Amino acid sequence: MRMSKGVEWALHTLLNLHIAGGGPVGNGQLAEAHGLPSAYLNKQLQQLVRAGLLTSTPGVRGGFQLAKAIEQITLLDVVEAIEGDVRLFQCTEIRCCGRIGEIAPAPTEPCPVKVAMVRAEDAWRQALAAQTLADVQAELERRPEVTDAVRASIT
Amino acid sequence: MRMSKGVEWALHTLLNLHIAGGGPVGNGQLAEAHGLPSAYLNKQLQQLVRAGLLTSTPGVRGGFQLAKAIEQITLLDVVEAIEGDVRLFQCTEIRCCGRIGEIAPAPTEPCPVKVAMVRAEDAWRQALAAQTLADVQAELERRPEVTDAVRASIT
DNA sequence: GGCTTACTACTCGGATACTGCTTGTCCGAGTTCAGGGGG
DNA sequence: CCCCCTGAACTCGGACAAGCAGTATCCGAGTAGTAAGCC
Repeated sequence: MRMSKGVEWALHTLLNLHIAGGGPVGNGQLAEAHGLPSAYLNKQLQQLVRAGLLTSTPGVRGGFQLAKAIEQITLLDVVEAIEGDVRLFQCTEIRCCGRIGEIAPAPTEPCPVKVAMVRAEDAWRQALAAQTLADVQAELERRPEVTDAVRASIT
Repeated sequence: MRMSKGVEWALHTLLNLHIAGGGPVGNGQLAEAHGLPSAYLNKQLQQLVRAGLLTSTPGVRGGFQLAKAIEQITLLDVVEAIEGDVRLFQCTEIRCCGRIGEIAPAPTEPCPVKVAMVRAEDAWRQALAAQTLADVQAELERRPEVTDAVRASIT
């Protein structure tokens, strides 16, 4: 149970796109900025395009650029764009199978085990939705040499 | 990114062991109660034994029994017992790789991206740790026919 | 009849195959830019 | 000198393999109960 590393790549790349400015940046530049395999990063960025976080422009001067301001992009948006449906615990209703399922009547209420697990997951999702990329960016700007390095290696 | 179904099995099985009473219950009975593959369920229960949530007694009248009261078993205990280290987001420090890593000086502060993701995960873990099996059991007991079915199929 | 002993059946425990998802790679469709030729 | 056309290079986009964790299964080690044999 671990998150795809594409989430980490997407988060850093989105921030880099904001730091670099508004113009479109090619996939190769974004990959080399962090030493990532460009073809696989491209695959992740396409999912961000489908999710509406990025826009892509083909052609020789094309590339990816942010579709929204980073203030409007939450961590949950990025995680869901990469991971798809983020349901950690998937209830298979085993309470209705086997001998217990044969004896007990069909339940009408939701499974208490599921309810408890979903409750915890909602806390996680809310914590993700409460943080935007702008919040992370604010932390990054406390070290200007890092943002300068981003601009130098991308622009 | 989805949780192993062993977590669901473990949660229901732990509750069943509590409902059935104190005596040891064999792996086969626990599996048939929910129609699960017994050999694989056994593998999961062994992990609960290693985590100190269950005790196992070999022999012809042996089986598994709870090592603690359900009031002292949190959902986090069960998840960690099955899943091992539950770190969804694993920071690989890509900020230090590639061109940016070559230009920018080695960072001393923790990665802001990591900090934000870990903050959300801590909310999840706290929500898991705040709920015990006794809480789930309290919800289950609102339908006595279910607990009766458990006793009938296990004992 | 009571005790000892060997046997059997049943349990857990770890070692061994199989499946699906994550990761990684490749090639094709489309677009923009540049350069050359013609008017 | 300006416009058009052809070519090429670069971009995204989706289709195609490799590696690994989760899933499932099997067989062996160990123990308690049982039954037979002996005292």
